[in-house]
Amino acid sequence: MYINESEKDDYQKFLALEQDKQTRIINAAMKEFLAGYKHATTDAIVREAGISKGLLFHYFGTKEKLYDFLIDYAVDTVKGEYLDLINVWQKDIFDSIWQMSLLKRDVSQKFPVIFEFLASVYIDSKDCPAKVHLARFKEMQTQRFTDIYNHCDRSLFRDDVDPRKAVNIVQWSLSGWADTKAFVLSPRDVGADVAENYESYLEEMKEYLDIFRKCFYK
Amino acid sequence: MYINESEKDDYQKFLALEQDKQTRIINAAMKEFLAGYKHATTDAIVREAGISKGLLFHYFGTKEKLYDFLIDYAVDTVKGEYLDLINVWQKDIFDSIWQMSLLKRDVSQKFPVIFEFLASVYIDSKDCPAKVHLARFKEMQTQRFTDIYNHCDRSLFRDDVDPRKAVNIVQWSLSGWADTKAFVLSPRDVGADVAENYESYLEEMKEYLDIFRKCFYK
DNA sequence: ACATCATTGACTTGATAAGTCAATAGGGTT
DNA sequence: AACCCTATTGACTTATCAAGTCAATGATGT
Repeated sequence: MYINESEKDDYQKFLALEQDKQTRIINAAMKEFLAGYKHATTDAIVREAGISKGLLFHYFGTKEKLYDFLIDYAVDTVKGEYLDLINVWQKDIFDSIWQMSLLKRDVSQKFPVIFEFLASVYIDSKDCPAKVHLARFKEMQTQRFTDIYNHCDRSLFRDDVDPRKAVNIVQWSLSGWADTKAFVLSPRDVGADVAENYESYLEEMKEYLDIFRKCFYK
Repeated sequence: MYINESEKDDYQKFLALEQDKQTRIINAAMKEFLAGYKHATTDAIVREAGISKGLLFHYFGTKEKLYDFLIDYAVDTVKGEYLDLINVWQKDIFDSIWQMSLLKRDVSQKFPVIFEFLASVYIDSKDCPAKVHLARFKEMQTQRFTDIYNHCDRSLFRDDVDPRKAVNIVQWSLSGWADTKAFVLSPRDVGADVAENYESYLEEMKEYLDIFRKCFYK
């Protein structure tokens, strides 16, 4: 009898699974929940993840608990593998942005829709305990951006350009560019040319950053 | 007996309605179909539009026909009031982009989610006759961009910046910026001060375009 | 008072989707 | 082989949901 199991321990069974299966389930669930809690169906999740329905409920009990777990998991992951690793003390803000892009790409490699998932949770009307964490996490995220902006050397910018706007442009461009590349890289890419694609990917990204430095700096 | 009524004539009853009611129904339906054909419910549409369920089916027969009608309507509207009005012969590409934004604003004023709706249709797996029109329309849209790029004076750009990359940056930035604004404007739109918001929206956009001209041109 | 058309919303009916559970598969131990 | 124990299955139940209907009501003109 395990009557004293805490909520968190409920997921130990799941977390003890082999990494690959775990990730498959998490990614399938995140993808499906993108449409919002209500519209997502557990049938679609198990189909996508390649497991039986019974197993999903064996691990998570209810759809609601699964959603709750997912939010916590995504917050922890993005915090631990992205936000916490950002170095906010760099002088050249383009170095910071470059570093953030690399980190983001690393996280997205494992969880392709994790950032979109968190955004969708933020909009979704469904309430659940994990949403409190999400709110604190969002604060932390904007704080990071503020820190980077405050600590960087804004005197490097041309005097006739608002650095805040310039930074926005850079961030929008990089995410817009990443979206177009997402088609090429993300799905089931296996083989030697991944690394090759990867290099050209970084190369092109660097070219864009060069333009930004050339145009926005003195 | 009206056995010889053509498909299109089925909608004459609807198109004879007072403009305001028509628009309310169209906007409600577009908004709901954003989530995809399957996920949208006619109950939500009639609730949002403030009409009875019977009436919706009186005008459109089935959910499928409504969707089909909507796509055609949206394509025709965006084509007639946006694509066809773009002047592709301007020298300064930033003038073209500015003009496109103005046109887009005018269309969005009447149909707040029409562009998002068309994008969602493009992704949606649902097949229907109107999708053929949509495909041709998409081609036309990208053709417009190509035309603008080919006809503009690329010699205005700094020599050390690839105009193609610069244009990409501008487009990514504008859509990234529109996304952040959509978040602020959209949740429960159709408010009275949409027009007012839109003016400050354009004002800010002008500032960004100024930056682009300053930084990317000689 | 009557005819005609617009509009309603409770109702029907089939589909859908969360959650269950008895049955099976697999893998280790004796 | 016989056993145990856990992982896993997927057909099934049941309540809710959502497309489409229709008899009734309202509105308008004659």
